Amino acid sequence: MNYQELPAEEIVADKTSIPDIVIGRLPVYLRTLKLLHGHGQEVTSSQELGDLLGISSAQIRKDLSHFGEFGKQGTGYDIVYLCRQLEEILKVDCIWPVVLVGAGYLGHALASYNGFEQRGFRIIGVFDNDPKKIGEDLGHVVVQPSSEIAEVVQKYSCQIAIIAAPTDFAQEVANTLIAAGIQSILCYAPITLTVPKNIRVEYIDPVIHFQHMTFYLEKKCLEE
Amino acid sequence: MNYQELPAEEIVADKTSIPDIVIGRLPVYLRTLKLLHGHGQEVTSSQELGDLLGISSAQIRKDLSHFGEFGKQGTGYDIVYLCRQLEEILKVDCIWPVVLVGAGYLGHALASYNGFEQRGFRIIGVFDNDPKKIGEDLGHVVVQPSSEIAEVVQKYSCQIAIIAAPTDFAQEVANTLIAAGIQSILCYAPITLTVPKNIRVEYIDPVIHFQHMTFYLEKKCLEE
DNA sequence: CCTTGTGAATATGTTCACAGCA
DNA sequence: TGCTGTGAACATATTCACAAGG
Repeated sequence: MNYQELPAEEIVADKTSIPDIVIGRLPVYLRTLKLLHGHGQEVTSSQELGDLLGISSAQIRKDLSHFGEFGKQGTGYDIVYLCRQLEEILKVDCIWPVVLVGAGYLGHALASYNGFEQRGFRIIGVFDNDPKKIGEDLGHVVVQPSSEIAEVVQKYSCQIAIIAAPTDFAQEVANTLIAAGIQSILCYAPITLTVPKNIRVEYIDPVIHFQHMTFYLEKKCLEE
Repeated sequence: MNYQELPAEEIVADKTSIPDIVIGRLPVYLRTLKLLHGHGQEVTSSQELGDLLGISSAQIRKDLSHFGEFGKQGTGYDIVYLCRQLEEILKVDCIWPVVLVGAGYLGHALASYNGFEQRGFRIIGVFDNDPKKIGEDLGHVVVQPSSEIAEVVQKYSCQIAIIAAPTDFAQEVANTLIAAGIQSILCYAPITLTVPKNIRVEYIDPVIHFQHMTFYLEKKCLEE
């Protein structure tokens, strides 16, 4: 079998040939490009972007080169055009439905945040098991019992979930979400979830960041 | 000059010789070990830990080998002992003071979270510029005006700050914090801060995670 | 047996440096 | 000239595979 015989899609770099770490940087590029656009700037360069992000210009050019040629030699990148391309690559040129499990303080903060929509996401359901929280109005959505997760996930073909439930319930919630059809989970509980290998989980735990920082700091603790 | 002449500290692997990515994994190991300890387990192996975390046992052993020999051949690791060692390495065998800037929904969620202390951190000051928020009682602390940041930071020799302020103010808040003596910042605003190179900044932005996830998902967006 | 700790081998990621083009 | 896109060189990270010890 030679390459000539393969269908075009097989020749072109496929998803798995692009390093995940590269994909992880694209949203940061996009966020920064939108900021520049908001300042009225129309063109940028890999050098300028790199300086803003504290990374090398070569890395930015190399990262983008996995997907195409988006710049102009001597000029740089048209910001609006590059934003569009990145949004298309990341598939965020539309609004993705997201469900949120946990209506505590954190759940409230997430449900009330109005910066999701302009970046491609909308929380379309909030769930909790505490009877006191069910029915509570969070502005755009009302807290529903967890028993309704599957119905909502299926109704909206929702693939993304946020877990903002207490640590002790996080694994159980994850199981429920996965059974309902969720493919990707953003977990705020400080625990590593056990999931099938086709499910992607990412984690947000501020303490992990703090404990990373303290390694490099001079130890100056509180007196007890 | 030969190694015999150097003081002991100079011979031992210094901070900069240990990859940052290794340091970043230690808090995850610590978190998981504490979980096992909470379940009453006394001993674990690199194999078990790796299975729980979805990484290879070799990586865990290699990571730990940068700091010493903590295990027993044939047996594995004593959980309590390894926790202690990791806490010492990360310097979280004590309580670090942290200041929080921004008393919106997110600031409230962070200030109310009671999982910090057992992992080495305490929020000792919350600041905001909104007169309506100043004086508000968040349980352990009262919201103060941002003008008092420097005083509190210096009083507690605080080196760590959280920015939970609106994006438009985040850079300004960072400048204030750094001027006050803060060394490390955890930034929840969706923006890359410009800081002197001796200041460490880490970021938490859920949308970055979502946009990373969507690359791998089948596009199924909401109808508008 | 079982499991650690570790050199060597492999794999992955980043930077260099420059041809090529506006 | 100024900047991109990219192979080649380099640097970093992970895994392998095994000696050694309980």
